Amino acid sequence: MKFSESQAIYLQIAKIMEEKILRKEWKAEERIPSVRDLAVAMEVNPNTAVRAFEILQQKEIIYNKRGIGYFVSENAYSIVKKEWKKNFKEQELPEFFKNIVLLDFSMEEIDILYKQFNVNK
Amino acid sequence: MKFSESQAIYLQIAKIMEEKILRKEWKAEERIPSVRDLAVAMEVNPNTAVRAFEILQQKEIIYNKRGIGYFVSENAYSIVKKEWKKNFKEQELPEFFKNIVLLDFSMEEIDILYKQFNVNK
DNA sequence: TTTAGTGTACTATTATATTAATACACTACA
DNA sequence: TGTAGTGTATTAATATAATAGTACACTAAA
Repeated sequence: MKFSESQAIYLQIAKIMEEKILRKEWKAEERIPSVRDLAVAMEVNPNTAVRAFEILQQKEIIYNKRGIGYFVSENAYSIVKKEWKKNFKEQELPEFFKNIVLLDFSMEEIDILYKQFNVNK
Repeated sequence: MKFSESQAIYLQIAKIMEEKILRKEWKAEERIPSVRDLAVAMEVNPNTAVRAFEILQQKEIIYNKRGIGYFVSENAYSIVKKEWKKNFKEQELPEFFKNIVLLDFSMEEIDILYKQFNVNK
């Protein structure tokens, strides 16, 4: 898998994992892939994958059963959604609006592009 | 100055410099602050600031006059704008639309928030 | 000519990121 | 009871990021 060079790989993996929870590909109380399996899937070293797991565990999005694996916590979805919403409103949205102005876009254009986006997905 | 921990400081500084050009705070053929001055202003080591200058010089956004300093190139504005637009359409916008769907926002809400943004700036 | 301010080029040190290779206790299951 | 699959811990090596300090050639101006 190709990763962005401007951010640490384990942070990008953590984000991918959180998105799986948001998309309900990983549901509450379900077991998620093992550290080793995810490392293979992401084509990274197991130690790098571990760092992503540790972040999610620390935020109580996943938890561990000894000798078995990691599981999605009961409140995982709401925890992730709350954090992403906060980040979206406080970080991404102001940055997005700033760029619209700086780069001479209009909300009408954005609206048209959004409709195209919804058609093509 | 406070920097994000998820990206290298010199990359964040390069972005800040490009934004000054987009905002026409730094105009074509004008001299920009010296490496040492910018390092002081950003509260970083001069060597870190140098890396940001090198990026912009390599993209021909700024150029150097020996013993004098760095200057904004004639085409700086169009170079930066072109790159930012490309990044906006290909990277930020798809990410933004994805988040709208995942986080249950609507374009109507975004539009309202955008109007508020324009009032408060 | 002297001086202060340029960019540039070093060396060194510290911290983090990433990969690599083991090792070990625990659990489920044949 | 083995055995394979869990997470976890450890040591090592390499690369990058960031800071620190020093030195040097160039330019403008006193």
